[in-house]
Amino acid sequence: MAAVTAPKQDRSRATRQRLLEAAVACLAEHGWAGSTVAVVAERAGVSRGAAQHHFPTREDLFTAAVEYVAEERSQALRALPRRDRHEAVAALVDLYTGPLFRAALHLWVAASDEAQLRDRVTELEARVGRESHRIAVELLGADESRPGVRETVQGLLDMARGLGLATLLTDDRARRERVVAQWARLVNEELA
Amino acid sequence: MAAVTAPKQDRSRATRQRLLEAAVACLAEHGWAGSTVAVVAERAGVSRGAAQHHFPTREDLFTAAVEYVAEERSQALRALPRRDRHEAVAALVDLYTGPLFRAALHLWVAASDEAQLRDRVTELEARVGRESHRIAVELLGADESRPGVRETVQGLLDMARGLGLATLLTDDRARRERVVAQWARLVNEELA
DNA sequence: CGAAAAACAATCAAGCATGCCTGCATGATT
DNA sequence: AATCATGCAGGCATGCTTGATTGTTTTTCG
Repeated sequence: MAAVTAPKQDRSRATRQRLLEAAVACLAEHGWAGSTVAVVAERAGVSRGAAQHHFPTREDLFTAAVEYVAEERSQALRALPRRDRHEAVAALVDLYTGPLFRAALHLWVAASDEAQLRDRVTELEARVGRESHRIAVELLGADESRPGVRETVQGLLDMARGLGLATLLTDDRARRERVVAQWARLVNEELA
Repeated sequence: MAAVTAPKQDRSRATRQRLLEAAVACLAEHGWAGSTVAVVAERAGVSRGAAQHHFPTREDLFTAAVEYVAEERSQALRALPRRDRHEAVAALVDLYTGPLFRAALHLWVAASDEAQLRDRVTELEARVGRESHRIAVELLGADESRPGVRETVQGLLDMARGLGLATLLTDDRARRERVVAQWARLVNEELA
């Protein structure tokens, strides 16, 4: 952790927040290489100097952005409504098609080549992954003591990731819904 | 476009080939931003000037690399041996954990922000995707006339994509094999 | 109210990647 | 054999991004 300063100022906190939000938005829209500190700062409505004040280096900025994304995704996860299994599967998949996942995807790919980011990303992603699994089990009413159930849920989440990856290029919602419907059926039978 | 002429010189063809191979390897190892034309040229054992001679712009180089990767993946796909369903699922998933998929993944993410590349990538990926589906159906001995079978196979391929994406950061083979085993079972029951 | 500290803005220098251009070597054509 | 086209190598200039420095404004606290 770099920031030893506890943010007491409201304006400072707001600026920092806007920078992180802008960083995530830029990641989702322009990707890693396109998310220059100048671009992020402009989108946040502050100067590059301000950005540098809060995050001395570009790496600091996106390291913080990684944690921000992880926290946001975690919140989105906990906010899922609990309904029947089909709705649960659809809701889980939807989490992997939004801008947050898009930003996370760019971060993953970028982190796979930047040694510094990789550790942070893998660690946080493992945390979010475990939380996703836990919540998925809960939403689906799965009994993990039964053999195979754990792997069934994991595979379902991996499928959701794959669908999100496919959505990156072409947002074929119709196909997605058909696959979700069928896999919800499969999972439902397996968990019954 | 300058010389659309068929390459008559052997040396020229070899150089072009090595440049493409180097581009793919660099993509898998250093990602999009790290795959500078200088880096690619050095890995190919040629000068930057030679690289520029064959691919006037960096975009030309990676546009060609996209097609090269698509063709390689297509070949790897057709080379899959046909065994029982469990082996088939494992083989399909394996295709999404190698360097070719890794390179393709970097290309997808990069293409999602570069308008020029996007068209080429989506087009070629659609082709490879269809071929993947066709071969998967064949390997699994699936009867697509039955409702739900098509979506089952599609979801399986999406799961493979998701597993490959997860492998980008942490290569957890044990987890992958467990998931593959379980879902091979589920798919087998569904297709029976 | 005044001073210190923090937040913010703007400019500067350095590094790097791309694209262009020139020069040289090798193979093809007549 | 002569000439031309092609493949290849290296240097040059431009543009962009980053990180550092300096100056200005705002907030906080004595």
